[in-house]
Amino acid sequence: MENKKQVLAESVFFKGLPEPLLHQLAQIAQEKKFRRGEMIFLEGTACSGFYIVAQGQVKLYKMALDGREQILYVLEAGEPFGIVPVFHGHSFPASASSLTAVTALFLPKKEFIALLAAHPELALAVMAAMARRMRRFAAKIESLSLKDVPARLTAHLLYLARKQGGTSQITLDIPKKQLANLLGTSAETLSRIFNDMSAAGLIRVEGRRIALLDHTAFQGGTIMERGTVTQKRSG
Amino acid sequence: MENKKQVLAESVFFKGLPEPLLHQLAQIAQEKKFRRGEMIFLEGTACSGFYIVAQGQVKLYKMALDGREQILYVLEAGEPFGIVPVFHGHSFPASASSLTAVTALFLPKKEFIALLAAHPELALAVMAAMARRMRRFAAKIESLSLKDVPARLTAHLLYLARKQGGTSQITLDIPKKQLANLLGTSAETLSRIFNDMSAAGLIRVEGRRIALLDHTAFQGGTIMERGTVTQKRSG
DNA sequence: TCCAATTCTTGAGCTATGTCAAGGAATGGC
DNA sequence: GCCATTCCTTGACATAGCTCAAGAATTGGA
Repeated sequence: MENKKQVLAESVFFKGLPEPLLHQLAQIAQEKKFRRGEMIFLEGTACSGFYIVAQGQVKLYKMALDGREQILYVLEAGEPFGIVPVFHGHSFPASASSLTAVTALFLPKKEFIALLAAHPELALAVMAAMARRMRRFAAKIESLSLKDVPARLTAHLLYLARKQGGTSQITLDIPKKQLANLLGTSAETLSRIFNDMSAAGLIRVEGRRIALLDHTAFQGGTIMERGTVTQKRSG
Repeated sequence: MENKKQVLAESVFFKGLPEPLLHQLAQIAQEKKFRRGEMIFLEGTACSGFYIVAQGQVKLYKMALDGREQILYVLEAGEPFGIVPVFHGHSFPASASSLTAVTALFLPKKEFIALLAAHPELALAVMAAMARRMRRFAAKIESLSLKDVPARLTAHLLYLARKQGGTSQITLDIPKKQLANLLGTSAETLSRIFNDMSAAGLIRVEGRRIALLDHTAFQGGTIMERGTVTQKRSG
């Protein structure tokens, strides 16, 4: 109970809300556990509530009939998922599964909406979180349509660098195959582009550890647009 | 005034809200007019409120440095835009401009948030609209990443058919160049794919009027996945 | 410590789609 | 009804990135 409240208090959704409200939220929240690689929900399935990640990583993704997959978002502790059908429609717009062992809090739709209606500050927090998610989605659309793969990767590396405290020594937080699915490319192409960027002296890759070398090129955004890194294929 | 209220009453955001609330909303709404092709706001610009389309069409889009453009959404009468920065951050995540002459209502952020806090039903309506938008964005990401251009076009034609009352005689509501930008392709490629689909007996194209011929192929979703229509280029 | 499984890399070849360039059609304002 | 725009099409060509296939490297379990 206390530890549910703790999780809620630190989540993006509920950060900064008054203690009594957090208490009420903790009362309706149910803890759920998932093993690594487990399906949490499937696109198109009916929804009776949403989740907040307490521990571990969850991927939100769309899958094609032939098995290709596009990750929309990788969620970490404190982030909500499955909110769309709470407010519109009945089914999940995407699938979710765990990338690691996961603990999540489940908040049933009905009880949550009752709380929402009674607490405007809660509603505003939810809207802010949804707006943030929309920014991310808009950026992803832009990225898929207007940037080539090197530019998408560069943007992602910069994002990680910021998230990991502005260091130039970053660590990929997901396997490269998953990163490829997140960037909308294949593992093979991603691997080749790591090579190209290494050969160009921009980065050094050692497993999941990546050093950003040419700081000016990164900071200046030189590689942010199309075609800059591109050169003959490594080999 | 009355006519502002009318627009609000019929909008996606505010449909079904009680009369007195609509009246209050109409009081804070300011009418703005734009000529065809005018910029309404630019990505990255600070925002002091959001808009609702009263008449005409607005495109929400991202633009690359080299001028290529990806349309996120085409908005018509009743649809809100520019809401993201009302709830998160300060700047618009995308640009907006008019595809036709446009009349819009502008709702200042501060006054709107005051109303929101006082009216939970308004907040729920806003969240529903945002959730709907997120579904669309998720579908667009899926489409760009997992579908080829013929499949994207097919999905769009089906969407138009539904929107235009389930008929198989549909009319494109935007120029083909804009449609290309909406589907994440070039005008040239779009043109060629119209040819291929015509040659395959799936559609007949006459300017902006399109007849869906092979109903089973469309309904069954045969062309929804990759590669089905693809064949040698027309020529 | 070794095996099994997963994850990653590399090679080779193909194709969907982009770009450039130019001509033709349609549209709207006056 | 005509001109000026805008819009659309077609051809020729280039290429980014995908797929298939196989081998290498890493990881974790027992």
